[in-house]
Amino acid sequence: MAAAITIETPGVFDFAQIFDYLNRSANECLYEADAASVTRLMPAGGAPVLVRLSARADGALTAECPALTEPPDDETLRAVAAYIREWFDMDRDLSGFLALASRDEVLAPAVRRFRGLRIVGIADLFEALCWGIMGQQINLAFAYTLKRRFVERYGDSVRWNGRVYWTFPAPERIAAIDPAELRGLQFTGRKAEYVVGAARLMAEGVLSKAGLLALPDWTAREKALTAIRGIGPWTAHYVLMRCLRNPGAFPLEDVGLHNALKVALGREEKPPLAEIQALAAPWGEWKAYATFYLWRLLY
DNA sequence: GCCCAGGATATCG
DNA sequence: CGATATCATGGG
Repeated sequence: MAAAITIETPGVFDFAQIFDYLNRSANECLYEADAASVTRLMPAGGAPVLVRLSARADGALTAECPALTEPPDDETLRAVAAYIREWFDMDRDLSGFLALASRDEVLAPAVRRFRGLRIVGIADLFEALCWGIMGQQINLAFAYTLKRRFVERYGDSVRWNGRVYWTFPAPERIAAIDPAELRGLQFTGRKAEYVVGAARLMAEGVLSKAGLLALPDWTAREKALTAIRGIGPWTAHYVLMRCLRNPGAFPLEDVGLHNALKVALGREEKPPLAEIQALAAPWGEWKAYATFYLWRLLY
């Protein structure tokens, strides 16, 4: 059954902070988390594998595959380990961010409080695009509801130990539907078009994570994303931050960021965009990390 | 009932 | 180019 694998953690890494983030919504449908473990389906070459991840006393992580009747082969284990390292951005050296943030007036309290947090990623480009689109101009609670309806309607699932675990729908599946179908899930007409449009681009092979990563720089990737209907600057930077892993991505228009800055600055009103740009200028190529830490002041 | 929400696009002046 | 209208629905 469960040959556990151990995943060594990097220097500045606190799994408790990651768990806090993973537990921020009780309506999350793509994994099941509690204060000390998280369980989800992970891609591993062939069929997705159910993995349960928990922290060990020495700080390392343990991953096991509880649903398998035979021990997973080496290839599967390697895929699982790679997925986890990518999910939690474990191969990034955060010393630059810590040095910068600890002497920044706005960021210092947040990095003291959430030290060891890393940007929790969305490895699947289609999922990242859809989650961004779904989250446009609505409150986060409703965005989670939309995602759940979408996943439970079009995704694949595995039942284990009395629970159902879901994978995010493949673009090929969504490319084939009539956008009007999503109206029934309470998508707006536009969001339905955006999601199906992105699915079709990916199904046609015009858009892919590898293709975006092959572009020469972050500016080129941002341009390629904002050229897609429904992907504006906010969604593009959100995807750059959580999927393509640009630590300098910065969703300037993000309402959550605005409210977090209001808290961090002790203001009555959200700071104007020009002030936010000035505050963020010293954050340089760590703006995504600064944003992710600031978000934790709210959720 | 009201205001806000992890925005984007189309249209105007 | 910058400002404005429109979308469209739930959560608090």
